[in-house]
Amino acid sequence: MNKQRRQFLIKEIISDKAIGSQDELAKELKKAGEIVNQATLSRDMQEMGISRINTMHGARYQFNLEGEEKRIRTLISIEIQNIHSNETMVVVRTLPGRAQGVAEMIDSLKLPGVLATLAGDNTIFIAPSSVKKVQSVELALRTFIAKEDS
Amino acid sequence: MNKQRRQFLIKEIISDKAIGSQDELAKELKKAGEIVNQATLSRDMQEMGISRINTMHGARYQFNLEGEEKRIRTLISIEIQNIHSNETMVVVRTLPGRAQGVAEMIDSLKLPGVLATLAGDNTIFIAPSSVKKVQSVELALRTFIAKEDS
DNA sequence: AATAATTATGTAACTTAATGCATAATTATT
DNA sequence: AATAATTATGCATTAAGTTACATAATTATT
Repeated sequence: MNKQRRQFLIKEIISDKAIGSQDELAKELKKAGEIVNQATLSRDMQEMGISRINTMHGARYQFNLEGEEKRIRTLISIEIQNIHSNETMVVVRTLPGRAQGVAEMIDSLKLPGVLATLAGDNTIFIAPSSVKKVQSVELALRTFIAKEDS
Repeated sequence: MNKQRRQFLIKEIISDKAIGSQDELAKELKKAGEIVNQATLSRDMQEMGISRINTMHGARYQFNLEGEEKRIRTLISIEIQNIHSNETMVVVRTLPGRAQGVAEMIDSLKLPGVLATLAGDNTIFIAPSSVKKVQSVELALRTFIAKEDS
């Protein structure tokens, strides 16, 4: 059992080629040395937030909204170093070189009360829609980060 | 129990202020609403790769080498989309805007056979020290990513 | 609508994780 | 070296996670 590796391979495989079914995916995984049955893949898909969609060239898999959100949460919870605020804005510190990416993801979350973000190399300023909302913006961000993976 | 949140808070707290002991850390966590005892924190420190170091202003905690490696592994395994290679180099695809950061981390790993990396926005070229080493470089990277967290 | 293909899920067996408590072991201080 | 402070760990317990197998449910095809 190596779930980590298996799920990394799943992500890779579906991003590389159009896979039409979970059985087919199982075969691809087997090529890469991971033997697993279809039931497990069904659960992986669920857990990773991957959906089957129909294209004109047949079915394939891709991350759905829930999967994207989960990936964002996991990612920024590592990239974010700490969160502070003063009377007028929220300040987020990130790992070096990640502020830009994290800020974009925060934007994409459309958290209530967020007016805009501005990112340098490892620092993000979050301007609230009103200075009265500073606290609730910080809380919203923290809540998002700590949300249980469903 | 919310280990995710607790460990995020630990990271944040130790990056914010000098904490002198695990009991003190437990108190800080309590302020943030997480009640936990010292034994659990000892295990968290172990798991997160955090060490106590003595400075002239007293003891404090920081990530050690193992902790850094673990963070890097977790981070790039999310940021990396897929890995391929041809006869002459390894190509890594990342999430948008992460190639630069991932490439730097790959450099820092000093994997055997890696001559240099060059990153755009979501693509990294890894030049091997010899074209004969392309395969082993790809494998080394995959192995690092999939390594079990000890 | 029947059939085939695909996916989801209940069950069961088993493994691993999480964490408090008490206490041992280690490290720092006097 | 004694004492105090700090950290690590054995034990016990409870909760979650993992996955195969069989089969039900759903979705696509003819």
